[in-house]
Amino acid sequence: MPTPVTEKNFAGRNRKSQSEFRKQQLIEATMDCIDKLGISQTTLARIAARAGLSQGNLLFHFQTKEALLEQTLRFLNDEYKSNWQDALAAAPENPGLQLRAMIKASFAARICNRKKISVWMAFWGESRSRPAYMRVCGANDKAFSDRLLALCEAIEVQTDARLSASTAALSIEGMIDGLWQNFLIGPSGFKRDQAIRAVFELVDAIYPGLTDE
Amino acid sequence: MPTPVTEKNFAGRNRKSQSEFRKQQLIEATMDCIDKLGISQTTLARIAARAGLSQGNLLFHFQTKEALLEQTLRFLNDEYKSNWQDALAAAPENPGLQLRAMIKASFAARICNRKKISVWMAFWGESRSRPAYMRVCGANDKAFSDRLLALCEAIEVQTDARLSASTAALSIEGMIDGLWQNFLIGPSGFKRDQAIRAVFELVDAIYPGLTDE
Amino acid sequence: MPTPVTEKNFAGRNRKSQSEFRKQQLIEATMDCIDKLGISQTTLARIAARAGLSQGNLLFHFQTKEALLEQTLRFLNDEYKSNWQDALAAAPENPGLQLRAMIKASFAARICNRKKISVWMAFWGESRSRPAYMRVCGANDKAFSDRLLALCEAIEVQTDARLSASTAALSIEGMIDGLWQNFLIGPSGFKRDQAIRAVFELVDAIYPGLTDE
Amino acid sequence: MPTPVTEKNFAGRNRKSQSEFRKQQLIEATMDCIDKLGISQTTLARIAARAGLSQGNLLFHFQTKEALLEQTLRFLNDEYKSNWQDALAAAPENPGLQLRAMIKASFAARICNRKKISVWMAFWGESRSRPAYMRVCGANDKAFSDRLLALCEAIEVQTDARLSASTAALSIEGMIDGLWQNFLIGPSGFKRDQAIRAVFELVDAIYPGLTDE
DNA sequence: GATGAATGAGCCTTCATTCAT
DNA sequence: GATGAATGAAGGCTCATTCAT
Repeated sequence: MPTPVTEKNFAGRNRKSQSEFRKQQLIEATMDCIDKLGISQTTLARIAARAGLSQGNLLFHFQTKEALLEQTLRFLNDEYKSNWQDALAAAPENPGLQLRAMIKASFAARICNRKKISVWMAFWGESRSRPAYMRVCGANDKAFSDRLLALCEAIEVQTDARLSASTAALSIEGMIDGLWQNFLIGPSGFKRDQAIRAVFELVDAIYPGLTDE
Repeated sequence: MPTPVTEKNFAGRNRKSQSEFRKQQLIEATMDCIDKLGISQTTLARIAARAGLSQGNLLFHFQTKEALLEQTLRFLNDEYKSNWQDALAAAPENPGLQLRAMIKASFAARICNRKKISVWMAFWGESRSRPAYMRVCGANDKAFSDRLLALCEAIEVQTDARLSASTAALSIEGMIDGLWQNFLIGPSGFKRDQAIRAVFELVDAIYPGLTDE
Repeated sequence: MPTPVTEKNFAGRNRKSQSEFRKQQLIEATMDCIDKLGISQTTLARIAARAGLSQGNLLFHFQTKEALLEQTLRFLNDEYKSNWQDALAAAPENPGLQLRAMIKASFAARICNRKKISVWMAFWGESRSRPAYMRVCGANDKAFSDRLLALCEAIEVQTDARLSASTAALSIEGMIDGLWQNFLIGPSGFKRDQAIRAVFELVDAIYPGLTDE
Repeated sequence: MPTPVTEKNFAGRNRKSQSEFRKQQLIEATMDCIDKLGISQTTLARIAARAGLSQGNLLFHFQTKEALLEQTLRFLNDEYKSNWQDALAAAPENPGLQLRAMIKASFAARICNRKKISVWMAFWGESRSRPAYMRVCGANDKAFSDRLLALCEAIEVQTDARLSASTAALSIEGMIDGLWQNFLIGPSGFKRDQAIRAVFELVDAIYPGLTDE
């Protein structure tokens, strides 16, 4: 009689996925609030209101406000990380192409948009005084930087480089970050491609022979 | 014996300057708090305690908390602005040297240190949701960017450039920002010179003939 | 056995009525405070203490202090209004008897007692500078005055009047108000009947033939 | 050598009168504030601002806020009292004429105007909870009522009265108060004469033969 | 799971009062 | 007499959290 078991399992999975769905929905609402109000004005009441459920229930899913914020940050982080890692995995084994893949991935619409950037900056702003945030943000950032550096080093030995690998990596990453910030201010639209082309231009200047490879 | 007059004048100046001194002292305390606690945990009570006077008196000098924060941001801004503008004024009329002066100034100990950077980032984090901050931060940033771009354009016509002026400016500014952020994490110490050298390296790569001029 | 349904309904009604009960209880506490301390000394802390619950909860039911005060005034107003309107509705269609019914109702124990009068006066005292109060107080007053005037006009055409309807109405209403004020000072007790008799005496003087009708 | 003495006296008188002038000016500012803001929003800061001097100096003249309010009320009271008493003193010894003089005086522009009435009501509103106010207001009121009653009694024995003296006095005083209140709401203008005529009409109705006397 | 009611700590702000100059 | 600076006690309000239903 497998039915009850299956049903139970199914019910169990269902419940679990329902709970996951709720959590995701609440994280989304949290990001909306942070985007529009800033972290200091983001209250449980407002998050609950935006998500359309009661404040009491909100704390049933996330035991504390801090937990909710941390999981929101963690979600952002995972999304960001898997974005460039997936791009790398999909790219050929060539360091130059991988570098370009990372750059291109950095401007993917899913992670590089007004709302997400706004939330990132809000967390960054608080990270200095909240070790838990710093840990997440920092680790993420470091993984990205390290990989960028490793690629630059790999490229350096293959081609004529006009910059040391470390400086090259710093300038590329800095430029990406700077362009991200511009997304908050300037008009939206087709800037994404433009941004990618600009960073590619820098890469070409640093590694003149890269494209010809 | 003009003593009474002088004394009177002095007293007059004293009154006013005393008030100014208090305000500066309070702005300093505010920055301390933001640095250590983040904006969301920075309360008037804590600022007053740090400055060593009553909360009531704090609001006698700054009518509202928001006003205090805004003036703190404005102070940071003025300091930052005058720093690079003074450096530019002191530099020769040569665009290349001026570009280097701006870069060097960006890492001056007075503005580029753990505390100040931490406060800047805290404000940036809130700026999305507080137009008043955005206005100050944005205007400041834009003046710097515009000047950098103008210098790159001036250099471009004089020497062989490996990058368009706009991309060059973006990468230089991005790299400066990226290095600033590093100040928050790594150990302090002699990184300042190192940072300047790294950006100079980028400039040299972009404008190969610049140094020989 | 419809018990569950009934119970559910009851529970439903219970929730809502419990909230209503709380609100009423809080309005009562507010009136107590205003009576004893005056509006300017009536604080949320004191109201909450008197009602026996926390200040936070007080503002959960009434979003703001002003809202609480306004609803208190509105309650007073509704009570006052329904008092004389019910009395009128219960009276025969005869203008003379209706006039007497209004007068009598004005001194009903439910609305004409030390506490309620004290609260009324407190609101009146603030009404000049708070348009919201003025609107409620004024509207109420006007409805009463208009009705009084209408009755005097109706009586005027039926009997010999020694005063124009408007003056009659003004003097009757003025006398009622004056007697109300006396309730704040003199000893309580049997003054209510005395007051009614005094106003009736005025009515008789103005409309000599009225009683004989 | 009378000069120094005189001068001293003069200086003394001057100082004193200057001080009196200041006090009067401050009382005036207080009434302005109460009129426009209500008692609960009337703060020393606002009074001082309106009077054009510093808050510190304000408390030099009146040691405490309560003292200032009480003296303001006392001023109002004295003005009111002397107004009807002077009118009585100027009137012939005839009770009927004296009654009319009192009524007429009640609507004198100096005491019966929007601002003054507004301030009176504000004090009345607070009087229940502030014995000091009650004492002043009550005493004043009582003197007026008593005199009115005495005149009614005097008239009663001279002429045919349609009302007992006490009821007559209550209705007359009530009508005056009611008309005062109307000054707060209705348009200003020539209502003063109209009000006097209306009360006279009531008097004529109560004491038919009075005018012919 | 879900909700509304309840709590208490803390926040920004106001304000009467004091005091040195 | 006059002023600005300073203080401390409330005051109204917000908010994360708890809890009974």
